[in-house]
Amino acid sequence: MAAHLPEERLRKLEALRAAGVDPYPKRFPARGETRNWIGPLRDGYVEGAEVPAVVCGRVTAYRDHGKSIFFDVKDETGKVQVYVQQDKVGEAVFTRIRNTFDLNDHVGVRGTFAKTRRGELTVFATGVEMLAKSMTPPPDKWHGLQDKELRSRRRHVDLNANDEVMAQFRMRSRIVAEMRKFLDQRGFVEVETPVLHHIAGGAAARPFLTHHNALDLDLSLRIALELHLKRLLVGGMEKVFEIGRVFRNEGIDTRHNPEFTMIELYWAYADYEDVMDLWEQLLVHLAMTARGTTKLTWGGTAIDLSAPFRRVRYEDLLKQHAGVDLDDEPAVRAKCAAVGIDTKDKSHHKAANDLFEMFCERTLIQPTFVIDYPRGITTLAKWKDFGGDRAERFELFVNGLEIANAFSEMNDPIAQRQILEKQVLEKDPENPAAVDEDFLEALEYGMPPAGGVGMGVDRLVMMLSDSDSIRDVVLFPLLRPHAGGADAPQDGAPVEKV
RNA sequence: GAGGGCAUAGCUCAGUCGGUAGAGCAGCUGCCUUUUAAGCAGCGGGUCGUGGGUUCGAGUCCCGCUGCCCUCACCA
Repeated sequence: MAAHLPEERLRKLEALRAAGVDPYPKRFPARGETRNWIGPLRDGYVEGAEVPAVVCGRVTAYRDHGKSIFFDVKDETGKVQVYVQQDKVGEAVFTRIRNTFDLNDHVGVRGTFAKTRRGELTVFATGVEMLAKSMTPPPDKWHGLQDKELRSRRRHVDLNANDEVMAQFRMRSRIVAEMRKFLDQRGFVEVETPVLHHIAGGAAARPFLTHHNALDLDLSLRIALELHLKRLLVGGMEKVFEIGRVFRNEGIDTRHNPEFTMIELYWAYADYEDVMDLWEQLLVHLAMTARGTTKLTWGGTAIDLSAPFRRVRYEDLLKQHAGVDLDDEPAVRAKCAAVGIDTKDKSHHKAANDLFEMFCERTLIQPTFVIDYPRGITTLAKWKDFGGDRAERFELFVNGLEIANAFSEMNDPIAQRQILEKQVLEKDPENPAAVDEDFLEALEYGMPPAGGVGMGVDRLVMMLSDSDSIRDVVLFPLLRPHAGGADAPQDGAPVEKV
């Protein structure tokens, strides 16, 4: 049971208990007593002052000087040195600290906050107590935790050992909070829609499958938020958004985690140009609040997020970088053949989009709205001109990466049904998947004209925090279980089919 | 899915031409009442990811497996 724990720590744990000290007491400081957070305490220091202080946190360094001990205590706001002198705390407490305290323990300290002779802000302790005994030593105090696999697997250690990791995830939290604030101020209502879907629609990714036992019902985890949110437009919510996790059963790399966070927003009686303006303002706001500037660096490339962003038509980019006319199908196919793209089973527009991905995306370094996508690769957007070959759609690219995707939403129920039914037939003619009848029925009831947008929050955070891997902005990215680890499959453990 | 790389003490890393395992930090013992990568003296700590193979001898060479990283593929 505890066989894997270091002997010295178990010994110290028992020593505390033998001395009548609970190594895991309930609260600190006592109810009614005020705790000082370390950051604010330091910031409030007045030169020459000696003030009472009560701090608690994790022991991150320990320097034993015989009849005195220095140790560092770190809470979420900062770190401070504690100085314990035997004649100030008494021999019993002093010896207990010496014999039973380790790096990583949580401790509580009461004392006087002042400076040492060397000028270090210090709590001169009058009392020190154990708040939670740690059974595990911290990683190397100088190098921290470097191993990338361990940093993802044991994020709790990473957060403690690497301050920049903590700052990174606090920034993520801030970005999402500012997103909510920005949209709330503009009258958008945040909602929560189901994660368990009968048919995973709204995107073309492979879903995760699961099962409801009591209803004996196969379900999918959602791959997008889109269809439920549009049903809310039908229901009369005119400005609505959701920030939520979606799940796609596909490959994992530096830009993809199987579960990731999307924001989708729908705005009745607006179109994709309104959404473009809104999103531009949102991104500027997020850059300013998260970084204090719109001039960023991402992967060594300078990115200027100041508005207005460049707006360019899809077909113009295709002409410029691939040298083909989007409407000239033979030319599109010939170009594909020339660069080794097999177009046998591909539609005209899918083939064109392969060219777009190959030649155009990489050129879109500064924030760029690519507008007016080919109809054939766009199923949920309105026609630019009814029945025509362009959709009212934009995607936002930064540094060659797709950040957001938006439409003037298709609200013609008959046209939408035709497009979806054709799509499922093309995907698997033998076994066409069902279309989402609940969604189509809602459209039939009447959806107002609307603009909508979806954005990957993780990629946004990558951009704003200069991260080159999604694993650096997701607290616990999916990893395989490793042998002997806590996350390894246990023999005989019940396995839920997911 | 394909190709390449990595895996040595709790952590960060050395390990030569194949010759029987090293350092720093962390830990333990002792000394030290203003140190701060504290210092000084001493001590303990390893299934070298895993399973085979070659060899008198493998951390080192070869093959399989596992995990991670990178590139590509997949990805409305």
